[in-house]
Amino acid sequence: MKYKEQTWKIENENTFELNNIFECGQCFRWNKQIDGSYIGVVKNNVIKVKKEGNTINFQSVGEDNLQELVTDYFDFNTNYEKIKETLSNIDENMRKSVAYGKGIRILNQDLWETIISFIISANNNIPRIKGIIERMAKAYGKEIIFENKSYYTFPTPSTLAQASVADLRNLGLGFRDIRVYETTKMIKNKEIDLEKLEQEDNFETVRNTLLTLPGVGPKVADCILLFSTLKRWEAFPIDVWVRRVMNELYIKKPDETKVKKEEIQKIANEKFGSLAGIAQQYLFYWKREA
DNA sequence: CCACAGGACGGCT
DNA sequence: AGCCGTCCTGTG
Repeated sequence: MKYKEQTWKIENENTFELNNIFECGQCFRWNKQIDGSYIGVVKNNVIKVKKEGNTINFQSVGEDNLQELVTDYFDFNTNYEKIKETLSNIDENMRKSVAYGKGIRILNQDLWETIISFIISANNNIPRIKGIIERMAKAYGKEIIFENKSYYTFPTPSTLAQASVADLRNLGLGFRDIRVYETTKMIKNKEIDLEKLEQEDNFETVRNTLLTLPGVGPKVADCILLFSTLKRWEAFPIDVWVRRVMNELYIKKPDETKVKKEEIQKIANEKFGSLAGIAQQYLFYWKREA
């Protein structure tokens, strides 16, 4: 494990804001430090990110080439200025939400980790989700020392498969224990082959495959599609917040709980098209923070 | 004590 | 096919 450091210059500093990226609900393994930087675990690496103006400083300990790792993970090959312009031109709501969450980027997170993380997210809140994942990593991941502190990698399917349902329950997963247990087994046994899934082109095929995993319903499937290396920006996860904001802005029914998912999905497709998932992130972050 | 939190699932109509 | 109670745990 070697210490590495890398500095990155971005053309437009408005397309990279640490708070926006890490607090918009897409990831669970990053923690803010006193100096405003963030430390997180990505694959078998601990990374510290700090931003000053249009330069971003990365420090890491771990296996991977730092530059290649962050280029992929932080989606540096995508032009967010262009995406923001496209979305801003849709209507006034989008212009405001994009201005508010100007530094959001959609991370390319490990597929396996994203699947398990979002199964845990069901009917749950972020602090607790983060706690559960931390305890799982500590129990079944590998330790990495960074700045004299211990961090733990996300367990592999094989190592997590060593956990019994009772073990998972003891880590605080609650009723999600059996779901994580079964899904882990299916992925470890390659009943669902994640490498093949990454190669599949058809959106509905990938989505329907994810839906066969225990604990993966429509919302969790769409989060996995959007926030992992599957990188499907057309996926539009509908949770209570998105339902709320979509009703408030576009549907305007007196009782938002009466709005059907299909109706929300239809409007999202019509207005945002292939960028629906990214639009959802700006709207979600805007209404939830404000 | 109760309500609720980035849902999924199973049983019922 | 839709509706609805239930599922663990922490917080207010």
